[in-house]
Amino acid sequence: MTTRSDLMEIYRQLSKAYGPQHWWPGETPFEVMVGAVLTQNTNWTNVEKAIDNLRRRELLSPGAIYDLEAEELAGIIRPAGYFRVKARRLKNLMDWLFENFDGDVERTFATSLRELRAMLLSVNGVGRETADSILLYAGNMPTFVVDTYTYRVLTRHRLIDTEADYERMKELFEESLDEDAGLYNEFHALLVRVGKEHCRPKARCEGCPLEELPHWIQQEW
DNA sequence: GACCAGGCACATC
DNA sequence: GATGTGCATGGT
Repeated sequence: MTTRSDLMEIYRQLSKAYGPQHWWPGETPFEVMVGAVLTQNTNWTNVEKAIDNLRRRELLSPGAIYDLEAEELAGIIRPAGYFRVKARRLKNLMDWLFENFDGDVERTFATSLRELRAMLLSVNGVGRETADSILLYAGNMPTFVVDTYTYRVLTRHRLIDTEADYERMKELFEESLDEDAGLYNEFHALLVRVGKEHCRPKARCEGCPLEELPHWIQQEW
């Protein structure tokens, strides 16, 4: 059975090993929004190239992307991969932003967390992780972000069954931890960090900050 | 050259 | 409701 202390122990170990992650530092909420879409199933370094392309052209604003043709936008964000679908998704998000909030990102976060999450999920191209990333990292709203790394760490340490879906994993964190956006922010970033460096498919756990914690069956990888 | 990367929607059964 | 597939670049 998973308890608050299991998760807090993971947090302590990761925090001790890696320190503050400063996720999405110095970026505006709008940049976080764009990044959340561009990073879907994509390495962050590729996303940075795409965002730099937008910035250099002074197109990193809601109005600029709203006005761009999807085809032209696609060419600019090409390094992020899936550039045609992502161009469409960014355009959908801008349409939503202007229809509901007059293109003002800050105004969106005056809406309640539950309502805004539902609204974001109604945008074609915005799924649960993208919505939660925007809410947490752009809006500083207390919603836990789950991703493939979260799943790997949780299952590898037998903190959840392998059939668990997104909402179940999200619940686990939110039920166990204080409702604290700062904690959720740091915890998720740390899970990504350990996922990238250690908790990879087929990888062993030697040298992992969580090596001393109980594990799933090692020989499966 | 294979494999992976901070998903999501859609078709099909 | 579950399962399979397309989308695409760039680093290792």
